[in-house]
Amino acid sequence: MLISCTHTCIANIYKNLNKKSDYWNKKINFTTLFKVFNLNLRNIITIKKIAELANVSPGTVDRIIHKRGQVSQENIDKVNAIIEKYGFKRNIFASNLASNKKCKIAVFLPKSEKLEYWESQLNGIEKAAEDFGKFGVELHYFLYDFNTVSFQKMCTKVLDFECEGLLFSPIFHEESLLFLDEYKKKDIPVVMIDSDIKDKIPHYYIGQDAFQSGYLAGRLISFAVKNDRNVLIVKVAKEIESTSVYLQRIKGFYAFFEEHPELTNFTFSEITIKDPDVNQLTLEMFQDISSIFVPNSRAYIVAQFLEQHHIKGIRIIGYDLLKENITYLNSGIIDFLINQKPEEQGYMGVNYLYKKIILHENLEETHFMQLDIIVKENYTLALKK
Amino acid sequence: MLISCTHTCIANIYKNLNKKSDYWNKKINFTTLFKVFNLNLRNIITIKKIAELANVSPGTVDRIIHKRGQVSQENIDKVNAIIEKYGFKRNIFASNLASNKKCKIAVFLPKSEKLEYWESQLNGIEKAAEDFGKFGVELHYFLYDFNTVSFQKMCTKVLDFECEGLLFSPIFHEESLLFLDEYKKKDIPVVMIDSDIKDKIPHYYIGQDAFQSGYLAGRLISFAVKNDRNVLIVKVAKEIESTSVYLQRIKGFYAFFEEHPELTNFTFSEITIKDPDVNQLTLEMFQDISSIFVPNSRAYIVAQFLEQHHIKGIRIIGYDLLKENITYLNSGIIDFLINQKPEEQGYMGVNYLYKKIILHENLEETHFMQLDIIVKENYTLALKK
DNA sequence: AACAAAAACGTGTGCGCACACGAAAACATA
DNA sequence: TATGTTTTCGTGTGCGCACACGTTTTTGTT
Repeated sequence: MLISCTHTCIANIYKNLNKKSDYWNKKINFTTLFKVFNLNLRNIITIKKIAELANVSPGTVDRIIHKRGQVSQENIDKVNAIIEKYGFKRNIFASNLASNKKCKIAVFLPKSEKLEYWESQLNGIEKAAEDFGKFGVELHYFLYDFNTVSFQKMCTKVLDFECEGLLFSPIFHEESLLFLDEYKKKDIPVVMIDSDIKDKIPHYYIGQDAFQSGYLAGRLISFAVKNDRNVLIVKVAKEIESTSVYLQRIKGFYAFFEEHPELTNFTFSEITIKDPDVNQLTLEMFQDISSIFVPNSRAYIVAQFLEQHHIKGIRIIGYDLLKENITYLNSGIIDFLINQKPEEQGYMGVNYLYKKIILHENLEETHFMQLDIIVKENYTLALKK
Repeated sequence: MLISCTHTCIANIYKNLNKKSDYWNKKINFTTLFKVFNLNLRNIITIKKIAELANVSPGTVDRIIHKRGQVSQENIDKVNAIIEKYGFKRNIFASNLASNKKCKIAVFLPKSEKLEYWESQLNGIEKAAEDFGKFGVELHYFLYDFNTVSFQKMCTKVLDFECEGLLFSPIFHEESLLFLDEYKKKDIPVVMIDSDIKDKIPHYYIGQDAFQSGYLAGRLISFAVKNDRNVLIVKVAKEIESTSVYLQRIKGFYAFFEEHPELTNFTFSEITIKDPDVNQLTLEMFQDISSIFVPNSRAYIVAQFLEQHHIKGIRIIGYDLLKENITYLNSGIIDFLINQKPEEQGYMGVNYLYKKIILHENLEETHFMQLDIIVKENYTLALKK
């Protein structure tokens, strides 16, 4: 058995000896001794020790661990075997102290002004910056106006910026493809949040399962509805981001009812309005309607209309905890909101990069956020998180 | 302005100089220079630097920072002023490397066998142990059988054990009071999860808001119910843990309907069964009942009964994602489950202690878990977390 | 065989802090 | 004044690792 012990360990042993002298009088082996004093054996093997065991210098071990080359295959195998055998894990405190590596992260997202959803994302990101700042994480923001021109301008800036990781959301699909093609060359960790582009570049994804969230909305409608079962889907189509996420939600919504034929008598109708403006709505749209599904964050517009015209008893299900949505949730006009947990998405995005860059952890490639059902009675606690 | 720069910083500057030589040619001040090269100024002041500025030795600064005494008041004030002015934050990598401090945590909880809820808690704890092990966090388990005798026996073991933090759940109220009285003397951070005992000992609490969760259940019942509005509350009273959490939930449940007089025609009845056994139930209990609230994790018993007797159309709302509950959720017999997020509670408990002990962070004293509404369509994603 | 070039390897230094130890200064007592 | 005691302070060492630099060994070429 390999014995290695820091001076602190020894100090501990002596400190404890007074109290546990009976252990000391018995002849015991080292394993037992360590257990008695709660000294752990893992993690205690160091690079220096490995070097000794392999009959090489610490520098060689270092080169192998960091795959810097300039080592003979023979030594590589020998050292790796020892690392494997003793389960060497580098001491992250020492590692980061020595390397003194800053972890610069480029945050490439839309500006949050006027966009509550992205404001939440950035709140989470800012929170993470605070939490991980002490580990050397530094955020550098590249925020663009919500249009393709501004996005493209910012692309070059991001490409020029040297950093260790990228936090990105491929909102503009075509433009993002071009950007990623270029960014690929950098070969640094990339995390996508909110929406995803697969197979273009190795990356991590953190966001929702859009289809499943629509499917869930179907379930909630089936709860909320009483006897009349005319469901209206209100599409507010202007939003650029709507495309894929939006369609997936609607798909999921219909899928629910297709897969539950026992829920009979449901009828569906759709209306589309171009602007997120209450004046686009008319009374006749809501004739005989018992419940409404709004597959993006604009449920408040429908709620506003219903309130203005004193229409009651229609259930509304929407997305996202915008202030206006919350207002109508509180007044009982909106019944359910499905939360995408944007703060958590942002936080986790930074957290992922921190874990990858600083801690060298292996991570799941995709992290779907939990589908969060929000009603009036649990939204404050939902926000606090 | 204070200029302090590690050799790595200088290396960076030189590296960047080639690319940004135009900046160099302009006469600029240091602040701008640092911004250009993305060097941050915070965190750059070290103990050595402070010592220089205060005309004392690093050892003196160290004594002041750690409040070890043996320093004149004059120097204390001088150094503190400098620390304040330059916003010194200790480098946690260096700090932990040097102190080599282990963070031993006593986990004092009921055994998880046969208790799915506590199994989840321990899963979260185990996950945290993995995540924070590399930071020196070490868990030592003190798990007792779910009875007061076993609990009390374990108390002395926990009291004897030397560690840096305690994770605890005051399930047995009276016995816990005695235990805490003793433990107080240790003066180390304590985190309580699941349930809380206030004002006995300084500590952190992580758990649910029981009253609010009952209140939420009221809202969900109001959704789930159609025209018939006879609500049955099924109390399965055997469980010891039931006491306060359990009563709070029922209180919250009734409070919801009291505060919503517009929800008319609701009638309530209660039954109590002693054992969590389906045979305790009879058909007549469910006469004219349209929905059922089970204020603990035993909703599956009611579901089982209804299934056995082919009773359909009764809504059930319960707590906790036990396997049996999930089964009935999937088959559509249970409609809603409120999740206490036990994994997350356990994880956060360890996380809190880590943050306190290793990172010296200031933490919120109470963390209420989000009230998590689970239906068939979002439970898998809820578990994944 | 002589030499250059490339590959393989070892040594040493410092990251910023915690803490032990001993030295110096201040104070107290005879 | 001499000596002991307490308070205050400075120096030095090492935590484990990353990385620069220089040295040795191997390979290739004439």
